[in-house]
Amino acid sequence: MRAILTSHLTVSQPLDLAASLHSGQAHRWEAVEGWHWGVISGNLIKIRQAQGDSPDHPYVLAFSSVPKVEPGYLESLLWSYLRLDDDIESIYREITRDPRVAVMVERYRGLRLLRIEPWECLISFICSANSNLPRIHANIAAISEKFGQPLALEGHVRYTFPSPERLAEATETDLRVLRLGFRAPYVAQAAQAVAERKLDLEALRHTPYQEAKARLMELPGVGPKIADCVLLHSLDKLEAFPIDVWVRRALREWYFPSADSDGGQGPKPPPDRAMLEWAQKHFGPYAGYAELYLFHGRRLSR
DNA sequence: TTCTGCCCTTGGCA
DNA sequence: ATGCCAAGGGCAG
Repeated sequence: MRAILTSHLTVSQPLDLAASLHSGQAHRWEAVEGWHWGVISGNLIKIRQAQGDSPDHPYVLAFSSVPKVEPGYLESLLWSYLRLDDDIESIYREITRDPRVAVMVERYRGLRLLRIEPWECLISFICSANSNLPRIHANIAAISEKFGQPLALEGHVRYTFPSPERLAEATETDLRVLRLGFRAPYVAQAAQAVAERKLDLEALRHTPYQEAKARLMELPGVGPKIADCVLLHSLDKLEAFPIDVWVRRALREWYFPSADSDGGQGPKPPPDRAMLEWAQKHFGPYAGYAELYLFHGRRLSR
């Protein structure tokens, strides 16, 4: 068997690989003995972060993968996936004008948004409705094992995420068997819409935020929160601001404290739609990055 | 038009 | 044990 060579990628900006991969954005990463194993765009990847050899290159990413690809392909894939093309210091300057976010950025510096494949991202977040991270991970693993293709590296076997066409063959019953529950018909219908080209996810990358969000919300099972997740984590809409239970709590407690802190006597907390508009204005064009830090900080502190 | 309450699957936890 | 809750959304009223 031909040995798989380990490649290296130097990084000259804040990066916490482990935190970013396991922050709940992606559902395919597994930490084993210091390495992170996952599948991106049909590539089984083993990766870890190490110290670099100079102040200009503080970090090095070491990785290997299957199948064999052209030289440089994995480097660009990882660069894009980890959003190393973002000017993170500039983004930090913008969002840390808010003191709460500044605390979180100081505490979790290097936590990055990921740029996930839109198709996989859409299905993952449809599966996230009223669920929890371990269960979502299990659902995505089950979908991949059932409908994807196996890849093997150093004895580790993982499965690619299936294409829309392949998943469109699945019936609601097929998916319920995988314990998707009431989300099963939503996943099946999303797969059909994408497979039949009724929805062009990649085109939404170049569509304005509001219009792209409206297009996503035409899918059953996709409301404002899940649409914002897909836009933020896969379609480069950094102004998207998904409001989930954790972020809702953070917003209500930190930014709208009079609401629901007095036994219901005071003014009711603003509805999500109003808080979303407020957040996008307050945090600015990188509101989604602020949301990532608020979510992360809130989730870890409880 | 917008808001509210309830339901939907599953499973972990107290 | 029995209820609550978990990266929500659909639906009726």
